[in-house]
Amino acid sequence: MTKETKMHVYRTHTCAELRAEHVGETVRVSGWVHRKRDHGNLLFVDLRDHYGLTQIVADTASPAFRTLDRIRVESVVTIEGQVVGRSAETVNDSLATGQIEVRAGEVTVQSAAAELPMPVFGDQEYPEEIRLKYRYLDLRREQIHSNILLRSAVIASIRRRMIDQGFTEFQTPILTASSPEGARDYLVPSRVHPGKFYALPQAPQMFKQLIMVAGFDRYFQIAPCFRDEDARADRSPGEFYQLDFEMSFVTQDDVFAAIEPVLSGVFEEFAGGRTVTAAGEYPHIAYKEALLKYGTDKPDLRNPLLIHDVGEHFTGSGFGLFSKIVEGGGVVRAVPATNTAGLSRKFFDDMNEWARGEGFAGLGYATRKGGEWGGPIAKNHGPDKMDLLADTIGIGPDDGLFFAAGKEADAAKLAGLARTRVAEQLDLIEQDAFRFCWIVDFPMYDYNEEQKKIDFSHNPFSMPQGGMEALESKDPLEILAWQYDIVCNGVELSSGAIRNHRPDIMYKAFEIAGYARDEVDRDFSGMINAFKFGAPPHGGSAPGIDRIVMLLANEPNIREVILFPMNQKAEDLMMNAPSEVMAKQLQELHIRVVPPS
RNA sequence: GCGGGUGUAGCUCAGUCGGUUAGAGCGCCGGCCUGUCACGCCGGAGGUCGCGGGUUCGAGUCCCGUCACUCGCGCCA
Repeated sequence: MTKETKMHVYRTHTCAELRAEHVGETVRVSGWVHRKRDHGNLLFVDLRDHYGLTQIVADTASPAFRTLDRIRVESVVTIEGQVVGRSAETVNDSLATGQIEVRAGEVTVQSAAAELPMPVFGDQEYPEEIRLKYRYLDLRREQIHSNILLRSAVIASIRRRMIDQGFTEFQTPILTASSPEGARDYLVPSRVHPGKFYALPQAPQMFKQLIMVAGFDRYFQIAPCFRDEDARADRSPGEFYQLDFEMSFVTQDDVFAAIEPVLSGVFEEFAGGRTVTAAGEYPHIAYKEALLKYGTDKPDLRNPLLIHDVGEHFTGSGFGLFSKIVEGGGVVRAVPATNTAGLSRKFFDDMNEWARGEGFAGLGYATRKGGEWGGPIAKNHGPDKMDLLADTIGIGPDDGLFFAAGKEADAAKLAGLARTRVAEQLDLIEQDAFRFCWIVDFPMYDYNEEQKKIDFSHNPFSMPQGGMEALESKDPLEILAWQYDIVCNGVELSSGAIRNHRPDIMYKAFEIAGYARDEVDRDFSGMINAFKFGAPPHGGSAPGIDRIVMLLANEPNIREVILFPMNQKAEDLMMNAPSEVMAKQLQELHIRVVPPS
């Protein structure tokens, strides 16, 4: 029996498989025409499939020559031919299959490509609108193809690690009830219940807590979540995925101890040599401290600069602007500008200009060279007091300072942005590292200025620190929650909490935020009822999968790690969603469209 | 909803102070080429300078409006 009769109709080898040891074999390979190099009477084709590239060569003696000569790139072909070794001068070391090439015999065109709306070969950028419309072409490109594979590998690794930690994966409903809290829901009309709607879950929050009530102890899910909110570079509109998990009979530290090995493990596995914070070594930073030292609750710990509160230095100072702000209840925050003695005044002025562009009143500064102060703030405040300030916060004789002054929230925010910008400009951000931390001790409540009332600051289902006693005795704005965020390199990966599993504490917590008992019973009946029949203390979190992959792939935009993302306006340009539907469908759903006026 | 940036060939971009027929690279079409691997060489097609209005003898360029894309704010318990 000849080899040909047994040969697979499409391929005997992938485009990444052939090596010098295959020389002399007759093979069949299939794939896309990646690139053609046409020498007139000699033609090279790079044939590409999921696995790699193989060079095909054909001359006028080959029956494949005319076909390959005419066909456009990205056409799909099957080529039968002989593996031949390349001469020493023509070996391509940058190709896994570069030792050989396939001398084309027969060629079969499986699918001829039309002229492309965009190139697959090369790394030229092209408009997102076209990339999304022709996503299947875009996904053939090397970078995004490997991003998607990375995503898949990351998810597989997460699953394995979670299961190894004793977690069990469950699926929760996609059609569920609308919740009055949180983001806007995606609604799905009910055919059998006119005027009633399902909602897609913003997160499986209540379900996972009910899974704990049901006694399953450790749950996780690679969970699709749906929120009808506007997009950001790191926030896909519509839908995203979370590693949703929940654990029973745990404290906050138990949750940290369970998830840190998973996160650090996954990051170490895919970091490609980049440094990763080790499990067990994640710094815990209190929310208040984060706002002071980093000017944000999402600090990037790769940035070595720390913000200092220096308001007290300016009470009764010669610098009237700052002393007035401090005496009026505001704050002054200082951002060191390390080793800037050699920089021109322009560097400082540009920063001030930038701050104004961001909508702030301005960013003050003091320059310092060999201990000598410069700039208007230093002049008014006086060198002795400036020296004292510098000694207190511990900066060197060639370190300048930026000042953000005003109401605490504004000054903290500006100082935080300035901290990032100064570090970027001075190239101080640690490269090739993933620095994790926990932000802990979030306030349970904050004051809603618009509605002039006390509101939940984050998750209403978090257990207040101190429990019922704290709710009954403390100023609500002083109460902390068992609530925590995981932050990596300034990216918020997730928030989580030890949940409030006690109906009495929950009623009280809602009462402080202005919700009556019957409102709680109505809006959260599923959960509050369940808690009346024996609920274990429990807690969890839900790191964002898309953002984890973004960090690992070093991509600034979330659409680079999603197979078929929607655009910023929540449209699927490839499938034309959302779209109008037939009148009959609307009738069945008892829906009438009222056009916007 | 609001603010910044961008908008010139299929794609990436250049286009000076407002001045003749708006250019380059890639891609496409045609021709030449037997060792390329971003192959090379020659030729060609391809433009409502996002759209509308204005200023001007004259607008890709200046002004106003508008649209699209994008980044951010609001929003995202």
